[in-house]
Amino acid sequence: MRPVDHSAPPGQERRRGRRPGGQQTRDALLAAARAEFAEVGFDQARVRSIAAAAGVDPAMVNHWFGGKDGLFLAAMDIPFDPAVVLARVLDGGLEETGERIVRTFLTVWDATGGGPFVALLRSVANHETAARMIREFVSEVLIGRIAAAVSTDQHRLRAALCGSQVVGLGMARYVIRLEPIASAEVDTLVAAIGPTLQRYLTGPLA
Amino acid sequence: MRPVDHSAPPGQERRRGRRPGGQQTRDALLAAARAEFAEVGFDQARVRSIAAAAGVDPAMVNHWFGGKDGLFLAAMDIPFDPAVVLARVLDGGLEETGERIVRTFLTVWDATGGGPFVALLRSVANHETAARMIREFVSEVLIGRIAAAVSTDQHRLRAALCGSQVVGLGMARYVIRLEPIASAEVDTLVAAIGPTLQRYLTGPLA
DNA sequence: GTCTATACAACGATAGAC
DNA sequence: GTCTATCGTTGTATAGAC
Repeated sequence: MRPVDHSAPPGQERRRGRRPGGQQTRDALLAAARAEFAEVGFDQARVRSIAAAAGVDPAMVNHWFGGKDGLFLAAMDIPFDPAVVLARVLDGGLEETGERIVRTFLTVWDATGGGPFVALLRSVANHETAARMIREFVSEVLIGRIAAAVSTDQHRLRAALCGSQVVGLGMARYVIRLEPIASAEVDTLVAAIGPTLQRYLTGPLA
Repeated sequence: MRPVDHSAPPGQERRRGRRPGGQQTRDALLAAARAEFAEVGFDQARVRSIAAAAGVDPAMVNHWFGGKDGLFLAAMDIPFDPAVVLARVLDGGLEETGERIVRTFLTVWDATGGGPFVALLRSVANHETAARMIREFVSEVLIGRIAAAVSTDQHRLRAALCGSQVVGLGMARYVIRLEPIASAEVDTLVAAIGPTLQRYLTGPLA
């Protein structure tokens, strides 16, 4: 799981032109993005509006962050790349999607020791705006795409059910540190929880 | 190690009998309990130690709070009675235990609007001590007893898996407000999530 | 007198030392 | 195994408020 490169892109240019401060543009975008995401949420936030608030061209968002998703991830300090995660989850047989979700999730967050997960949860619990941002981003970008790709009906309910179990797993393993989940092997949790997600995605819900 | 001299009560003999201001005793116990629970967690907290810190008899814990559990619930402002919840969950056929857990959980927290759940989660996320307290209490008092009552092997893993899904459900419905879980009918969620908990409790885990 | 907050002793369970 | 210490809890007597 490759972490998102939040720093400068390769070929750090300190060449001609009036402004040597590319980092300033990046920081201005981040600040404007945090304000806009906090104010109107992920869905309603507009790249053009953020860029205007930062006083730069909207193309700078693509240049520095690869798009709206990346800008959000950088603004929220989320330490993984959803595109990579999605690819990894969706690559393979449909029957093992549930297990791949659990394994991917645990691999990503275990690598960070869970610290960022706790920080994310803290902001979600403390700020209504953070809850809205995370809700919309997770629902739209992560879960929605998975569910749309593998489930036939009730995409949103199936996706939300998956989300609830995954979030609960993160809570138990990284925040509450509930044993034996906190210390369990990844394989153990994959075997136990994978079928749950699989049923949420493709099984009967009643 | 501590020889008690009953023949010569040294100076301060505590007065027995009713005195005005029983609330003072109650409040002193609550304050002492919060300090002790925060310092050493639920397991290592001692009723005798809390009572001593409050300057009263240990039996006062039972008188005012019904026991250590009740004292903890009062100190943490947890707005439900685990004894009632446990009875409700465990009363009935084994095959429907999973569904009863979901229904009971949703009924209890829906009645409060989810506010206390958010508050509880907030303290868990913000304070390591709160996380420890909740972890030990939930593991010991709630989950452990359910799993011991209905599952045959791997009690603690089964219990923790149930806990993770229930916590995740609460996160989705009350904190993140992830649709359609946030607005779903109780019956819908019972039908969708109940089988998950049932498998965690009595089904195969691999 | 009744009611109740209180104190003290003791019980069963449990864990560790020997 | 036995002994010991400590735990949460309970039973009951006492003293003060009413």
